[in-house]
Amino acid sequence: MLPPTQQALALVDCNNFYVSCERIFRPDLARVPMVVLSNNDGCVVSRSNEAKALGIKMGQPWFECKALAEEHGILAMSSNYALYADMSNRVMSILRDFAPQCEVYSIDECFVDLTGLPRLRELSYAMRERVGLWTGMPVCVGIGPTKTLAKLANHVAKKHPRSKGVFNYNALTAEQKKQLLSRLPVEEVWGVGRKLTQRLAQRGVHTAFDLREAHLPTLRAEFGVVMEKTQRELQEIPCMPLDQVPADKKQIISSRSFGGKVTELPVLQDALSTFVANACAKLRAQNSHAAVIQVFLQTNRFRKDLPQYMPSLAVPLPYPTNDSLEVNRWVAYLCERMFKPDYTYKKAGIVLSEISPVTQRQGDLLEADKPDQHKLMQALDQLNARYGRGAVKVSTQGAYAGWQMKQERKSPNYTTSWADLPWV
DNA sequence: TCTCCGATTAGAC
DNA sequence: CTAACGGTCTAATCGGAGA
Repeated sequence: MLPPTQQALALVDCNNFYVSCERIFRPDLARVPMVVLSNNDGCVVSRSNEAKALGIKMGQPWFECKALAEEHGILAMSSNYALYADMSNRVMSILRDFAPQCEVYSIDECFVDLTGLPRLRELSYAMRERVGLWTGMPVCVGIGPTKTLAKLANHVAKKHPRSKGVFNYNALTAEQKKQLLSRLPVEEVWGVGRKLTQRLAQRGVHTAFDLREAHLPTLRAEFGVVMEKTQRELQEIPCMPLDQVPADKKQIISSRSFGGKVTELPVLQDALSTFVANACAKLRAQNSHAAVIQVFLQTNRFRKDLPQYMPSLAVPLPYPTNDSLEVNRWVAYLCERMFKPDYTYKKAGIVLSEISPVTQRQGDLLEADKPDQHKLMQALDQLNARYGRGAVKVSTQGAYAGWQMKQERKSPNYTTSWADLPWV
């Protein structure tokens, strides 16, 4: 019997994605060391190569970088998710033209199944070139027999300029594979983070090769099923299928850190009703409803000098809902129950869980259906789709300022808003 | 003793 | 001038409560 054809999975990953999105519309910044900050202009979430070279760390709080930034003229921008989402969609639709089987894994990554296709190197360069030509986005391509090895190959493509942005693990000999894995620290393997790296080191596992060759029963007993899957994937045995259609969310969270100090109930309610609007819109977009609503409030956990209060309260509903107004009433009630004066709140949010498709709605013996409410929400979604998010709001939204996040250096919405184009 | 549940942990990006 | 540290999501695991 012939062995089955080896899978060829390509992981296409955009380089420094958020920074690259910004640079596409500001070619003058091509060589300027720069970073993009998280919401509230808090932490560094994307770095140009120049910023990496200067020692700026991923996830580092921006205020910690200020001195270094001033010294070297590092530019910081607020994140512009409307822009990044739109650029991502453009890149993904180009990749889909190359192979029907793909999984959009994250905003800047896509697994593309190239199994059985000839001349993978040429094909990969063609993908890179077309994405670059049509969108301006630089990407690297890693090919492997499993997702984990495709990821690993992509890492090699990114790190070694000689690869010119493409690396094919499948094309290596057994000896070359051994060499490569032996030189790769185990923390570079997908699924191995900080904690596991430490625990693995205690057991003498330092490189990807060590992990591939580790004694399975011990590994399994000590680290669980996830690590076993990772090991098998390193052994070229696929354990993670390609998910072509994104699964419905099982939980939807909407939360924000506040830009300013929030001490008053109405301001919290204002913020929370905005979170409700966002979360319920997501819920309706996937045709689901939720049976548990949870609200949480948080003071600033980094201010050890101030009193801390981090309450959280949930309500199970007798029947699930996706109605913003109904959810809003529950959220307001839960918030009021927990609110205490004399604390400075830094963050709040809501969690919708026990989510199920609306088609599975249980008939309620006591409560009649409310079709009018469904129509109201449909109309609201349509208006917000046509005129932009927030065109129609609930009355508790927007009356109180002071909680909105800080975004001092946001670029224009180049691709999604005519009004943002200064030259139009 | 078995099962279920909530909380905690770890990871990705 | 001072204070300034993200947001969403999933899966596994563990310990205690309840059947």
